[in-house]
Amino acid sequence: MDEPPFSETTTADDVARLAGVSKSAVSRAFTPGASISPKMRAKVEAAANELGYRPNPIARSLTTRRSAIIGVAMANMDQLYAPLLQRLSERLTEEGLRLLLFKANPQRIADAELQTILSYNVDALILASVRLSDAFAQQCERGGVPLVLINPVENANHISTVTGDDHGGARRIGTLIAKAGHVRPAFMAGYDDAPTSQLREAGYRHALSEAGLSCDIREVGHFTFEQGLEAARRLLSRPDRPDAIFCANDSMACATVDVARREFGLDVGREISIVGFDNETMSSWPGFDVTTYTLPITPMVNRTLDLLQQLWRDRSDQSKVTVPGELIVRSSTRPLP
Amino acid sequence: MDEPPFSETTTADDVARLAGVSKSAVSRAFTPGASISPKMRAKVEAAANELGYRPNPIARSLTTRRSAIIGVAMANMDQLYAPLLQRLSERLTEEGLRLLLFKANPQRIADAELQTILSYNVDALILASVRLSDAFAQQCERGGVPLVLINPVENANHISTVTGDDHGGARRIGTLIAKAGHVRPAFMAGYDDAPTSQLREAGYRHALSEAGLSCDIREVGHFTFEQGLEAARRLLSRPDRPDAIFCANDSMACATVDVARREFGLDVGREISIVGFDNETMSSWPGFDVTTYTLPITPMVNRTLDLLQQLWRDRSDQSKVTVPGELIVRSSTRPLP
DNA sequence: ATGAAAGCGCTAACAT
DNA sequence: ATGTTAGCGCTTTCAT
Repeated sequence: MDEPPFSETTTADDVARLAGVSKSAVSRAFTPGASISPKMRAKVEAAANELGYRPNPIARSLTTRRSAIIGVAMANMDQLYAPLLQRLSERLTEEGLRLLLFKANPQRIADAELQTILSYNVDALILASVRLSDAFAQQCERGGVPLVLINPVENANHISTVTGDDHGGARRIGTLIAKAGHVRPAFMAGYDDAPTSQLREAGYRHALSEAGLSCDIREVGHFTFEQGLEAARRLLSRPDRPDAIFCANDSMACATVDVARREFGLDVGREISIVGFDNETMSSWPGFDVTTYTLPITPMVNRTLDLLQQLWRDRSDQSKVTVPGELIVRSSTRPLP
Repeated sequence: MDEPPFSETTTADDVARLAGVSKSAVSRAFTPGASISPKMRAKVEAAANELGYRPNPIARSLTTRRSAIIGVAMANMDQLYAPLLQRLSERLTEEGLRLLLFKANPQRIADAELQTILSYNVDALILASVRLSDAFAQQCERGGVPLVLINPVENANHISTVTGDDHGGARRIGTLIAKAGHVRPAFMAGYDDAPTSQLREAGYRHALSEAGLSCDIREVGHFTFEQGLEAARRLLSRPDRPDAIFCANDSMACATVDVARREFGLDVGREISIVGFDNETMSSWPGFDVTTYTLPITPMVNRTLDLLQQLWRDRSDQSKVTVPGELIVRSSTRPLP
């Protein structure tokens, strides 16, 4: 009908007074599983509705030391991580949790800022490709704050992590390339020291060597389209031009398709095969249509929340989860014989 | 040396005891502009450092009713909004503010969730293309919570907004197309009811009619690459095929370039000009290289923070800010004679 | 300039 | 099952 009767702030005391009960009764009415009679609860709820009362989560968190807030830090919110953040945000909302976001510096250790986030009594910390110190991780554990890393950038012991299947996916890709009859496979790395890139390279080489092939041609493209263009030019202008290139992500693969087709006049998918990783948006666009292995965002987010629940039950119950993706074969790779 | 001596929680009382002063003194030492002697401040700081003390922002916000938290809601975190979110996050961090993120449903009015965010005593609310009710906006105003909309999806009276220069940018584009000598300009809309799309169409038509041209060909592409492909096909298979297409964003423009070149064998930038809007990442990729008008993310974010400061001073001091972008001419448009 | 005391809004023993 | 009493950690009058 008319506008809601929210006063500036209506407190549990107001509700208690109106309902003619104690403040604790009000508290219990809003605490799931508290011992309160249905009659009492109804009475309180009636009064609360009339006043538009909702418990103040800030005040609540001061006593419970839980806030329903999850701290999330990401080094990068572009491309790959935007959908992840979006999914994470949706899922957390579904669970009645809030998301306190922090943009970390990809290079630096983020301890100081994480410290600040911690002071908000967050119920957990989720970090996506963010650097942190061992000391900080220990502090979280001592403080009882569950910590989950998504796509960790360094090897993190004694911390729960969720990762895509870098090694497994790359093996599938290596096998595909071998089966397609290629003989001079190349690899385009992201960064040399990025575990993601390393694992993808290792899986690839593993599969190739199983097929009696070796990968002797290699460039670094820093995971970006622009640098991928450069790296592709270097690869394709070699005298021993590779006939297959596996790029550590889709941005670089799309760049490589572009260079191969437009600058070198190559028939991508016949003369040369080009493969990416992650199944980023543009990999499916007709101009690229690049074969890839999915980074399974939604399952990864779900598993992350599972890990949190698990850690809330038993904070020492850590585990490393690898989430399998899916090989998506498109026209950038030569059809199997 | 060895690990930091953080106890579970060290409180102002601990510091006061160690420094041999009162709890209030500790509070003042951490309150900018409080009346405290340099000597006292030094003493407190020494003790605080020793204990690794930092004021608990949750407790603080309970009394001050300010939290240093900014609520941010976005309907979409892809493409365009990922960089915006990233920039926003960086700037807020620089200002010592935290970002509480919420993913809104683009269709539904987000009042209920926004209500939840409000209960965290947020110091302001920033909404990017999110629907909200008038009642909620009024509630924010009464509650003294500044509200700023970025790219509002409906006409919002009495609310501060920050927008890119849709109309102005589109005029520049219309003028460019006219000057290039095109005679059958078309428009590809996003959604018919999106103000962004409407303004871009209006500015375009305005400039065309100034040049004695009219735009009689029009399709809708829903702002996406995929739907843009379809819309482009419809446009280009008409008997009166347009010789210039302005698409309401870059995703659709890239799709149109792709279709024109690959499916219709057109020489993009000679036979036909194609223009986008927003300067999304892929618009600069060599395969597209599409002329566009920037959505000036960084200035928009800066202006948003300015508006917040302004509203913190005087909550009734609302304003509508339009941030000009820049025309970026690339090879997808015919060179001027 | 400093300290003592009251209270922000809530939950958590402890009673009954 | 309900009410009473203490705090959670901090800021803020109000004294001095």
